[in-house]
Amino acid sequence: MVLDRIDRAILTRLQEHGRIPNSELAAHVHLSESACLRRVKAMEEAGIISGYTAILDPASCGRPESVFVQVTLEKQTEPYLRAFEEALATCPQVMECYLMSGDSDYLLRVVVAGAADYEALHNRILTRLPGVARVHSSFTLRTVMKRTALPLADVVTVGGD
Amino acid sequence: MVLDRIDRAILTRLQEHGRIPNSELAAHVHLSESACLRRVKAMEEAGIISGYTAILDPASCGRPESVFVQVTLEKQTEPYLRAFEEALATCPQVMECYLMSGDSDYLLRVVVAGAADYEALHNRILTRLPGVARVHSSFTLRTVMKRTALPLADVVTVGGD
DNA sequence: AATGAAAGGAAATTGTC
DNA sequence: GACAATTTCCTTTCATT
Repeated sequence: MVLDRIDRAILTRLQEHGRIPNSELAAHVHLSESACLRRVKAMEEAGIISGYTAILDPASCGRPESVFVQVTLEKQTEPYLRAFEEALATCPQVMECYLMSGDSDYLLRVVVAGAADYEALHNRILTRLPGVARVHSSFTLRTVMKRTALPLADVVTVGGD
Repeated sequence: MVLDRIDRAILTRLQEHGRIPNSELAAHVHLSESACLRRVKAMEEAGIISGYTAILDPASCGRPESVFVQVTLEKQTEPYLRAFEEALATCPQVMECYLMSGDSDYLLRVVVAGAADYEALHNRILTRLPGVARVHSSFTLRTVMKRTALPLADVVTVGGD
């Protein structure tokens, strides 16, 4: 699927205001409502737009602190990785998890209420996940910036088409 | 502001489906449309809901790779921190930035098209940001998990009230 | 203080050109 | 891609608890 300038304008607007009415979005990109809606639907079906979400304030939700956790597994074989990843999925405090090159196997960002809350998570959950050999924590002092909008400036072609 | 069970149900639903019509949302939490809309508006005004966004597929947007970047500044004084943070805000590839305790000053997640794209970002932008002494990159091999929904299970009271 | 019902206008969605 | 018609939804008002 190829994205033109109007598609990018639609995506940009939906990234900054996900609940904008289609009528407003259409006016913003100088298109009729039906044409605009068709483009949005097409990008949803192509998986370019994978969903919509409300952005909540972490502090208001009782989890103002982010902690980065580096996890090393006992072994890096497929079954070990899979067991760890499946267990991790059930832990709602884990917001992101990446398989890393270099020193440790995984990098996680977890959200917690504070140091005591993190200690509990560390002792009761993280260190007991299957195959975990070592857990190293890095505390954030402040969230300087957190963006939800991916840059779209130079996107032209996407997906399998 | 105090959140009851219905508020949490509304937030949970809006986190998993940010563009749900108010009529559907109201039915889902067993409330009239007007009562439901009032609650949503109240949580928006209280800053509990800080916005709505479309979630785009990074690969479809031409930036499938995430790189974590640890940045050390020459000095950790206020003017140095502020200058760095302000310059960083103009760089759309930077999706997250945290001030960290421990070894390095900042941890960033940047999205790039691939290794060559990262090299360009590293050489032309990151190392030239004001006050930067050292830049250390950690490449992700795979995004195992990325959640947008904060856990709400035990939230009771929030905000300044 | 918060809810629900009703009514009007606005928006989404479908079909046709 | 636009236009028009139908269905659905949003939003306000007001009575109710």
